[in-house]
Amino acid sequence: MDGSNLVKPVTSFLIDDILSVREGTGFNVKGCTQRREKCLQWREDNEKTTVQICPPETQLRVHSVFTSSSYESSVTSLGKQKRSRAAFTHLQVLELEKKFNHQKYLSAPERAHLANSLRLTETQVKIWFQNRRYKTKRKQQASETCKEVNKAEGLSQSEDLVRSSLITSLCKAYQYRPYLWDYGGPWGPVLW
DNA sequence: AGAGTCAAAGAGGTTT
DNA sequence: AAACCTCTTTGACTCT
Repeated sequence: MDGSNLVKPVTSFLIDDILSVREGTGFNVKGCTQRREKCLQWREDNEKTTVQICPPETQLRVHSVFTSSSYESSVTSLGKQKRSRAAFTHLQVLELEKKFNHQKYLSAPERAHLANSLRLTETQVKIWFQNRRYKTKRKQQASETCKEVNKAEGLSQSEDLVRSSLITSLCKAYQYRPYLWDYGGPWGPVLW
């Protein structure tokens, strides 16, 4: 019984629809392909957020494009349901991260309040926190694994060759998940 | 084109 | 039984 079924703004997730709204609101993400530009945008948003989560002047841009209901799927030409994925705005992610920095878990009222202030559904907030917690956990596990690798490298050959190679291969398996190694970010110190 | 990212769904468990 | 959790998988999307 989360509140997601109470407020469900109907928003199209069709790419065409999304792009057409973006163009209309002057927020052309498609043109923002460079990470540098994204960072600038992020900083800009961050500054705007200091007083109010969603000032009226940003609501149009933020919410008309990305306000996502639990999710709406479009139907392909084959009549098959096509899953769509909401892309949260910088502002939304920023606020979610801020909240996560203070609390790893939200109570129902807190979740409802956050969802309402960010114009997201409670389900989206819940899922975001779930994913975020797991991401943090993986990061921590990876960092511990690295410590183990360093230790293992110091082991003598006769001691534990199997263990050492196991850990090494585990570490290699994570090489394509760069964020696992990004441990110096703002979320590092708040790990459990 | 292939790899990476991330929101969301699903499986299966725990708690109330 | 419902709500929530962790963990895994899926699928749309972006980047190189």
